[in-house]
Amino acid sequence: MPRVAQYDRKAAIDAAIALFWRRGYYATSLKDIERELDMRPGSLYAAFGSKQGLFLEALDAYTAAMERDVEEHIGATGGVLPGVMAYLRWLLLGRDSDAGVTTPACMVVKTLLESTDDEDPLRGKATLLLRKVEQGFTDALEQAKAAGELRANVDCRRMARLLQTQVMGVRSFAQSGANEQQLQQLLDDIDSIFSPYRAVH
Amino acid sequence: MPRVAQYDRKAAIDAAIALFWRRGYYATSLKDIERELDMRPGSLYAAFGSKQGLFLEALDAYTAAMERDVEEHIGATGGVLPGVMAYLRWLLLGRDSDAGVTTPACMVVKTLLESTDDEDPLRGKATLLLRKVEQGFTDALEQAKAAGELRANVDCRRMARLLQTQVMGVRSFAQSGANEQQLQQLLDDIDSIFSPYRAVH
DNA sequence: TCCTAATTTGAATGATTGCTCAATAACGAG
DNA sequence: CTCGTTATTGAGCAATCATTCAAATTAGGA
Repeated sequence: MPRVAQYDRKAAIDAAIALFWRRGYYATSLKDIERELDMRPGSLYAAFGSKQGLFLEALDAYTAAMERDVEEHIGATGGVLPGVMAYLRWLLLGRDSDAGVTTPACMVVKTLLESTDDEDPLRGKATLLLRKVEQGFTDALEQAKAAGELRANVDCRRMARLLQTQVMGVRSFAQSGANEQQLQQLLDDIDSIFSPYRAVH
Repeated sequence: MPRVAQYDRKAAIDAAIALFWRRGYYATSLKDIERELDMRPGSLYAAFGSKQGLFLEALDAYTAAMERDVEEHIGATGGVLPGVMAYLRWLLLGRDSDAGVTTPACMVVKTLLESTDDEDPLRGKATLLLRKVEQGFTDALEQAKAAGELRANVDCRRMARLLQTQVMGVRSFAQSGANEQQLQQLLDDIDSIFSPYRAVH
């Protein structure tokens, strides 16, 4: 084997996530990418094929990381609804000086909304990922129902869509510069939404 | 007075709304604008100053039209909550062949999410407009409370933010290709969210 | 019917876009 | 140390970007 690649693919993808998450797809130029990933066009195109290829791979990695974060909070709280709410609080509250997260809004939703039409590959990918997340929520809620956390008559897939709508809603709302107290209240209100779904003890 | 302008400013703005609403700001080129508004660069720049100027004016007009639509539905149903829900159903259901609306997602939210940073004028404008809408909801809910539609202990500003979050959420969710039945169910579920806020008769 | 002021046109601007590729550099195998 | 293979570089590509402006056009007032 001759010369081995000197760049770290995972680190490059992470930098791409941070960049695209913040600036979106169309407003990000190759110059931005070269600077942020510290790679020259030749290496970039050898590694990722195109700007769009890099973006799609970054979006996949972003979603995987998000799913990991959610599952972590579900594991820590021992319940799907408490877990998702804890995730949202962790994501949206008291993270002003934290590194890593660049934007309250979800990168997948940002991509969905900035895609230009139904033929746009970005829209296809974003739609697919949202469906995957919906499926994950559905499965988790089914488990929760079996464990007696939820009422027996709950339609889990339907509830998953309501849950996803809440996540999409708050995260977008948070982008509009709401303060800590407003977000706190809003998250409390969203919490209450799911009272009718919770099993009574 | 010499030569009078031959283009219709209102029609031009409407075309700009349709174009920007569908494709967003950064993915829309001046060539697209020239074609869709049937105007040449000279006229465009004389009339609107810049691409950004045109966009900001279009976004203002979009919001005004949206507020008109919501108020219309509130007037027709004789209640704030029924009105907003009727607006969402009208916007998201059975409009496949309708002209005018280009996208389920809100153009203001799309703008907020595609803005690149806090210094971006697009973000400032989108934030401002969302606050205006929140204020409109707050005022309408205050009236509803005074009219006995809502419980006396309801915090109207706080409820307005929850309502706005729901609107942002469903409209974004609808963009991900949900079918009629799924949207119907989701809108029903969102309707139920506000049961605890409604006055009991 | 001319004059005058405003509008419209479209070619041209320099900058930037995403991307290519020939040249150079760096590594492991022999 | 040399060879062969691959990674990296960065100048340069055509195309497109938003924008400008001088010239042509169009109208109303005199």
